[in-house]
Amino acid sequence: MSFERFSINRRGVTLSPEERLRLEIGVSEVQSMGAHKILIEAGERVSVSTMLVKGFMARYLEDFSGMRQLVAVHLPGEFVDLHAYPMRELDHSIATITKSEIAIVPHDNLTRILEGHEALARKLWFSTLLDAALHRAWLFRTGRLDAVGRIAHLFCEMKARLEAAGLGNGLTFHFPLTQAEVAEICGLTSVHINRALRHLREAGLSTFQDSIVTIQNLPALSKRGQFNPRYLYLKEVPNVTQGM
Amino acid sequence: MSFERFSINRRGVTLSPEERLRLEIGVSEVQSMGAHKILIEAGERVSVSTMLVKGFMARYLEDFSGMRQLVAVHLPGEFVDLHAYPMRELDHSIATITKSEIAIVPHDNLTRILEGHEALARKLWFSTLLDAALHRAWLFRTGRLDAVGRIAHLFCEMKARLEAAGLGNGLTFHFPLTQAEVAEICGLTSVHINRALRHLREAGLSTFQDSIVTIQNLPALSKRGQFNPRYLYLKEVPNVTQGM
DNA sequence: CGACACGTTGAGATATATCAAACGTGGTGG
DNA sequence: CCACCACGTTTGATATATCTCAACGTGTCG
Repeated sequence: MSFERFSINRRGVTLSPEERLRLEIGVSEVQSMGAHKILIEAGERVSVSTMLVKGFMARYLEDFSGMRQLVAVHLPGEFVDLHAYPMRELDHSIATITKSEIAIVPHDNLTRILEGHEALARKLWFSTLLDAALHRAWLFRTGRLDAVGRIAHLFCEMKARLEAAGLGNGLTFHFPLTQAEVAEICGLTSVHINRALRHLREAGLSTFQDSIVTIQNLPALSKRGQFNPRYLYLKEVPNVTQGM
Repeated sequence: MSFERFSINRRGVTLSPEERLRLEIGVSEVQSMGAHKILIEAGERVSVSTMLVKGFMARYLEDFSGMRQLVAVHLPGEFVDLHAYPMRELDHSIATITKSEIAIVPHDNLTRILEGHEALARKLWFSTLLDAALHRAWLFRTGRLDAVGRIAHLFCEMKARLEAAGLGNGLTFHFPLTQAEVAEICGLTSVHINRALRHLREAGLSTFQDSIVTIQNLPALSKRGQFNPRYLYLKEVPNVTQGM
């Protein structure tokens, strides 16, 4: 049940029903968490990993004054910190964004599950590498795009990922972050995010109101954010800026 | 010989001599490359991975106009694209910075080498996760630091990594990047990098001349770049801003 | 009703980009 | 040997993007 969504729905990498079952038996318990609760603090030693069943979670680094830079946002069906299994200790913190439900997978169970199952192990490896690919795209976003472009890029990514996770809803999707949290993703202030959002709205590209993103002009948004979905390793390519 | 440097010299993760030997036999050939040569273009399907033996290499994403955002810089002794093994296809490009020497490891060999050697496989997994941790630190750098801070952070990272790789030289190290390439790391223009370097120089924190970085005041530089070496997963903690 | 979290707007300060020019240096061909 | 070029660095002037601070609006919830 908790792993029904987890499938690494990606190019060349799909879990077989047996493999999903095998992971399923690694779950020790399912927990609920309120919104904005910290699950793991940077530097903590951990012996379990977390599958996100319901809700949104984020991973982040803090500067000396406690300001956060988000480095990942996770949707239902994603392993939030599978990398903690080989790493044992995390360089960043993890918190919920919304009320969430998580499935706990102790590392001892993982070791048992993966013994002699190289193919499954390699798929889990792949899934942590997807996170790294996301990090790279985020680096591109903050390094090479202006404020409007960063938001456009983020919205395109979220649309594509939600769709790939089977949570898609066409050109409208639930995105339960505050503007301040979007700012923590984009490396900008919330005030500036607000203005950039207005720009996107007035340009007719997309809106973001009441936790709902509406994409009005996907090709234009995709172009504005220089969005190339390659890094998502999707089976079918979603957006439109292909040949550019 | 080509793997004598490769050791994942990190907390909790060290290769045994047998494991290093095992990797060694996976090498099919060693090649030389000139400076500024492209090894792999984004989107390419690959069937080998690359160990950097000598020189500096970089991984990068390109925007629609061909401007680069570097997402990683690699030193001798590092696996540049081990992640290509599970991913098969890369979302970014790879190029040399300086003249380099690389050892080629075909993925078929890796599969053979790792069969039944879960511990070694897990160590290789770890080494790709280290790259992801680096990505996160770079996200923090471009997302939360100003120009001077980004350079300070970069210099601190390079000092620590070179030291960990046994290439350290106290407070001075060879850093064969142009200011334009530092700009491609930091998400800034080369002109602005130049001015920020002058700032660091005039503040007595560090200099960067003739491809040589000299750190004059490590605690201050570390603080200016809000550098916390945790993400490097070093055995001993190098820099000074610990308690901050 | 008041407190609070979030979104919005304005004015002014600051950081960074852009464009253009000049400078040094090492290499190269005449 | 010199003239010249390619490349990277440095500087100046100006434009633009983003931040900061402060105020106000709006809805929610106790």
